[in-house]
Amino acid sequence: MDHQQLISETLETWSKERPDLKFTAMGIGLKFDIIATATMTLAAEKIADLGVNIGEFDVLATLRRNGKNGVLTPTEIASAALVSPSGLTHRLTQLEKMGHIIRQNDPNDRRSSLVRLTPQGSKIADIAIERISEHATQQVSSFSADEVEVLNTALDKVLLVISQRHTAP
Amino acid sequence: MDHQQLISETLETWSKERPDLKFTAMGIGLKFDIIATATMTLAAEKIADLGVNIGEFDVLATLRRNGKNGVLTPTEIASAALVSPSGLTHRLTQLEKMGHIIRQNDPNDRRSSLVRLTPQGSKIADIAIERISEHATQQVSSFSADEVEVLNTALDKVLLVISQRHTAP
DNA sequence: TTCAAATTGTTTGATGTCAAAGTAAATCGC
DNA sequence: GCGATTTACTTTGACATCAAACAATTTGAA
Repeated sequence: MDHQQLISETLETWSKERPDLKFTAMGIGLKFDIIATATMTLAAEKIADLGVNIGEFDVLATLRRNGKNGVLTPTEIASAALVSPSGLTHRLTQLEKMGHIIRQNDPNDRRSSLVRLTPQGSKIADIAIERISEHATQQVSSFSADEVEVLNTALDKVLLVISQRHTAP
Repeated sequence: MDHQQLISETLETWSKERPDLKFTAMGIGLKFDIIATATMTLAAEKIADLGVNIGEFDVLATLRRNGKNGVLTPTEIASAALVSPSGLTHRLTQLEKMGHIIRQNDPNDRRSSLVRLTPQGSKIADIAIERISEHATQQVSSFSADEVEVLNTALDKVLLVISQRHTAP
């Protein structure tokens, strides 16, 4: 069954069973979830042959674009990549094994370390970002420039609500 | 740092490092991901005290609304809940332990089984759907009816693209 | 009829993630 | 200065998920 059909059927049956509730907004949430999952899955497929998953790409990408020479501390990477400290440790371990990054001692703070992108890792990041940005562009190629802007504005508005809820629960 | 700021900074730094690429569409994908993650996390929090996670709720909800008396086969549930067979087995095992569902033999097909919602499970499903639908409605309460429709239309258009890609890779 | 193919659900093994505890080092307050 | 607190990263344990292998059963074609 089609995703769109699955969602509309879900909303219809719920409305029949619970006519006292409103499901329009929940449908929007479902759509967000399905779109996000599909987008990430497709992006992962685009770079699977490079040997890195989306999370690992995110780390490489963060280093590639933020670096003063592709060097950041794990804490800086974690906050930019929205991953937990333990999750980041695992990603860095994998990337180091592959030779895409190296971990060096931070001369100024011995608790910390410096994560440095290797030339190989930088190359992987560049290839991956080309494919992912292009794929994303294709995905909205049926949208006019105006429609893209309308969508972007709506998404920003939702993001704003989420940020507010997050700071003021 | 704010999510919105994180995204805009990501896009800006990428544009500076790779001016040959277009990042607007990728930004939309990032927003989808962050919104979907936050939405599901918040929904999970709303029902955490019921002792079920979002995946388990999804199974209960599927039974609650689709049932001829809240009875479906695992295959039917899996396709409605977008979960793998092995993932569903685990969810059913958990729900059975909690007493929210029971598994019975299918008299017509001995390979299969019938998953039946217990009165307790039905009650949990009803409480959960009330909270989740209400929370979703609150999340877009700053939107006018027109804006909701515009957003819904845009999401449907993206879903359509995804479905096409899925069937014709 | 009979046996190969397809279907159904479970088991197994692996992965990626997080929360919480742990270790080490820097900083703050008195 | 010196102990308590905070910060930075890693380790450990748990969890949800998936893909692939598996066992049981049904279906279908010769």
